Amino acid sequence: MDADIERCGFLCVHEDTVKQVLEQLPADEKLYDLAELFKVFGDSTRIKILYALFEAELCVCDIAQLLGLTQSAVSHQLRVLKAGRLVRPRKDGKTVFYSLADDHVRTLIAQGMEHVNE
Amino acid sequence: MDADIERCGFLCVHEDTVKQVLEQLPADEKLYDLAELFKVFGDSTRIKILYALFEAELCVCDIAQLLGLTQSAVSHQLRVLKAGRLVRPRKDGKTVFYSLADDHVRTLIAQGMEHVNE
DNA sequence: CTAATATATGAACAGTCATTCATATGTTTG
DNA sequence: CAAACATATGAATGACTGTTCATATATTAG
Repeated sequence: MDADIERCGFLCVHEDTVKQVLEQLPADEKLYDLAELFKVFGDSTRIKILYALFEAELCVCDIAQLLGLTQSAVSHQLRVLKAGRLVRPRKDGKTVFYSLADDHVRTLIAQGMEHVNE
Repeated sequence: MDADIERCGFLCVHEDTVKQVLEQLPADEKLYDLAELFKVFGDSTRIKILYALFEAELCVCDIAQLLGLTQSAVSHQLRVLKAGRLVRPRKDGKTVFYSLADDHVRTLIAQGMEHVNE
C-alpha cells in the first residue's frame, strides 16, 4: 500500500504542484466536518423537510402528513437536522415546531438547485 | 401506517399551512436530484479531492499521493465526482488531469465552510 | 390521578457505499 | 510487437444509515 504510493511518487507525480496544494489544504478536521454537513443534506427525505421549512414553521405531524411519512421517521430525521444545526425546535405545549436554523441553509440549497437545473 | 397518518391528520395537523407548503414544494424528482448532488459532497475523501482541485489541475497519481490513498480508491471517487458533473477530465498521453467542472463547486464548498466555521 | 396525545428514542433489519484486491484498458517507449 | 506505466473497472467485504416497530417521555384534558 505505502509501497505503491512510493513507487508512483517516483514516476508520475508532479511534485511542485502537489507540494503547493498540500500547503493550501485546510485541516483534516475541517474537511471532515464539511463532509458531515453535506452528508446531512444528502438524503431526499431531509431535503424535503428542509424545503418544506422554507415556506413555514411546521410541527412534526405536519411534516409527516405533508411528505407521507411516519411520525417516527420524521422525528429521527429532525434529530439529524438538529444535530447539524440546520433546524431549530420551538416547543409549544405538546407540539414542537421546527424552523430553519439560519440563512446558510437557504443559500446552500438554492445554490445546489442551480447546479441541478442545468 | 396510512391509518396513523390519517389519525394524526384529524387531530394535530395545521391544514392550511400544510396545503400551502405542498403547493410550493418542487417536484419529487428535483428534490431527489438535489439530494444526490449533496450526497456526492458528503464524503471526506471526495471533499478532499475537490479542495485539492481548488488550487490546481491534478492527475490521479498526484491526488493519491497528496491524500495518502491508493490509486484505485482515487479513481473510483473521481468516477463519482465526474458522474455528478463536479469534475472534468483532460487526457494527456497516459495521464489524465482532473479539474473542477464549474464555479458552483467552489461556491457550494465555500458556503458550506462558512456554516462549519461558526 | 388517568387517559389521550405529540414527540422522542432504542433495537433490528435491509439497503447503500467506500475501500481493497485483482485485473483490464489504453498509451508510450524501445 | 513487447514491456512499462497510468488509469479504470469489477467483485467482495465491512461499515454505515434510513426506516419500521415497539415503547418511553412529556404535556394537556377530564
